[in-house]
Amino acid sequence: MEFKHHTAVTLAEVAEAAGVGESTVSRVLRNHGSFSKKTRDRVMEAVERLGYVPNRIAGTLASAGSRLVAFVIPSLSNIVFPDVLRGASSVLEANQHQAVFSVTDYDAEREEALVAAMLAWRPTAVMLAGFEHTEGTVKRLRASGCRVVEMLDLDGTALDLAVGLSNRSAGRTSADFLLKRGYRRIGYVGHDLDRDTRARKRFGGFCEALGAAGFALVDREICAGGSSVESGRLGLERLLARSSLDAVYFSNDDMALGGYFHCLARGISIPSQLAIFGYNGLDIGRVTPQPLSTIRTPRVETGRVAAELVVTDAPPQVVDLGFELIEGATA
Amino acid sequence: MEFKHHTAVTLAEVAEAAGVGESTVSRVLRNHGSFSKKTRDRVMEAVERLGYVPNRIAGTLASAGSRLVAFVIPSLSNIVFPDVLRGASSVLEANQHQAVFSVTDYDAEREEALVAAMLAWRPTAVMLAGFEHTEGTVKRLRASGCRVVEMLDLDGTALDLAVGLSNRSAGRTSADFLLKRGYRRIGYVGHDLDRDTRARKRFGGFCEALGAAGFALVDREICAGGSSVESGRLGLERLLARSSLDAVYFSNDDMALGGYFHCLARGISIPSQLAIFGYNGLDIGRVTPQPLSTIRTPRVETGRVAAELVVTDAPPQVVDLGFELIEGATA
DNA sequence: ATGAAAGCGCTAACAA
DNA sequence: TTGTTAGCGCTTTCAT
Repeated sequence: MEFKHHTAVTLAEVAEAAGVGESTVSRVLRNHGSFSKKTRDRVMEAVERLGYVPNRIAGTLASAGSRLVAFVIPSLSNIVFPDVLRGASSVLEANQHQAVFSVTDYDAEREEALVAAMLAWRPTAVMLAGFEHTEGTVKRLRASGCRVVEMLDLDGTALDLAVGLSNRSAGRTSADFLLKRGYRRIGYVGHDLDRDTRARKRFGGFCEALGAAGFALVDREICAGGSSVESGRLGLERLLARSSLDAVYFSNDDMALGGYFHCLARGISIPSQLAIFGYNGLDIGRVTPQPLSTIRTPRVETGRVAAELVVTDAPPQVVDLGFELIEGATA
Repeated sequence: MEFKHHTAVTLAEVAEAAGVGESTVSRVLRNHGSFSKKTRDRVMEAVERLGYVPNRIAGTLASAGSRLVAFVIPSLSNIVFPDVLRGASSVLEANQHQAVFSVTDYDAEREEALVAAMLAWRPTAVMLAGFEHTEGTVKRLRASGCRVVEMLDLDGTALDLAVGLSNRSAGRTSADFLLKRGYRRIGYVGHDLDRDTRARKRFGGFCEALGAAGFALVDREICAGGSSVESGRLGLERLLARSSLDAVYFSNDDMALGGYFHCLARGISIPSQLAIFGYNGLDIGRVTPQPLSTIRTPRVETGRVAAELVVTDAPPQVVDLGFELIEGATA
């Protein structure tokens, strides 16, 4: 396949072809200002004939905002962030905005570098996960004057806009549920808490609620290598090898599913021998032989609301989307 | 939180502050052309002091490529496309490119509209799924002169670059495997084949291989509402209600997992009573009590290779990344 | 209703 | 090694 290296058609060429001025073409294309129907038709005909595609790079430079929204997210491996992007994407596309993204891999330094790179595109807004950023990130964001949305967390101070839920509260709710159900020897299986600050907050809330009720976590297993179904399965195996427990709280549904599979494979009956509790409320947890007990988080809606706030240029605010306890059958 | 509406610092201001010309600042910043160490230090000092962030909108307009790579993908619900984005994202970030994306929801008309919107940003490349596009999409892409990468399919004619695997061949391999294992009464549970052309090609290859061996598909169930674990579970239930089968081929692992859960819940023993076969080789299938029999696809690598071809401006070519049969224990 | 012209912030010759 | 200047393709006054 051969590509001719012809420079793209410009607005000036369209104007020439239509026999009108450049500004007239611009007005017609943006349907802004006044022009006669006849002029409109001639312009549109020329646009069609030449296959003109407006250059938004030039348009943005000449006028106001870029209508580019930058997502700087921790990961794409877990379905959580794709879900957020999905919610945002539909709103952005409907409002002629474009989503740009990059992945930090839960590294705050990397987040700073990526935010800096994003700001060079003069985005309308930068969407981040959570409240924990480096000083440099905050400084650059502030200086940029662009909107900032911190998503999926509410435990902290927002820079501008925040949309999500309280992870601490979700952790507490989880603990209260397990205690109410009568579980007492409770353990935890999670992934790297240093990097995933939201998982850390859930764990904090969970332990806090146990403590408030006069109990304490019996044991915990932190899996290296991030969150995954496999980590969850191996983590639970290691935990059970050394502690006798009647319930385990997992850092999320992926990990919990791994634990669930471990029990199925070993013939550990759920929940009578061991209860399992997750976080996120993934669809798959509704379809397992026993529905997973977990907390459903508003991931798609977080993306949607975040995007709406941005396209409507809403004033600074914090939107609590809450979460929902799913009793399920594993606890 | 209050944002001062100060216009961002420009290169001209930096030049002024550093007491040098604009082009000198430009050279220093891009480390291109020559300048003295002393000049460099003065410029960098001014950049730091003023908090200057280069404007890539202006830079792109003034010079060559945008270093923007546009992904127009069918979906974000299935982990397949996030995996591709993940593979691409690491390469792009390492090469100072940015990823822009939008979601077609498996709609070719929508793809055309989104491609058109993307082209307005004069991207370095447009990354698409598969070979089936509207005429308008092809025309616009050709006219744009930008690179095009069609991903995750090889059964068809590439516009420019193509990276992925043959779905038809994957379907054939799946059928051959089931036949070799001795299964004869084989059914299919899939999602909307009209929109997901790659799933359709797999199904085509599967039936073709059955036919070549003198057999035929006994029954099939097409689930409305797209691919999901739940669809797979319900689809298998409906299929088994009307046909006696010894093996079922699913359109992908999500669907197959649903089928697997159905069997677990109903006490249908796998694979003796019913064999299950999927597609994708998701990690979760390695951790279920019985590992899922499936085909592993190079999703992350597809993204990685696609991005590498683009950043190196490779000549038009087709890269077959192949696939791997995972025997598993469900067939 | 329409056109001319001045930028938007940068890069890339071209001079000096 | 450094500065000057002419665009890049568009939007936006401001005239007409």
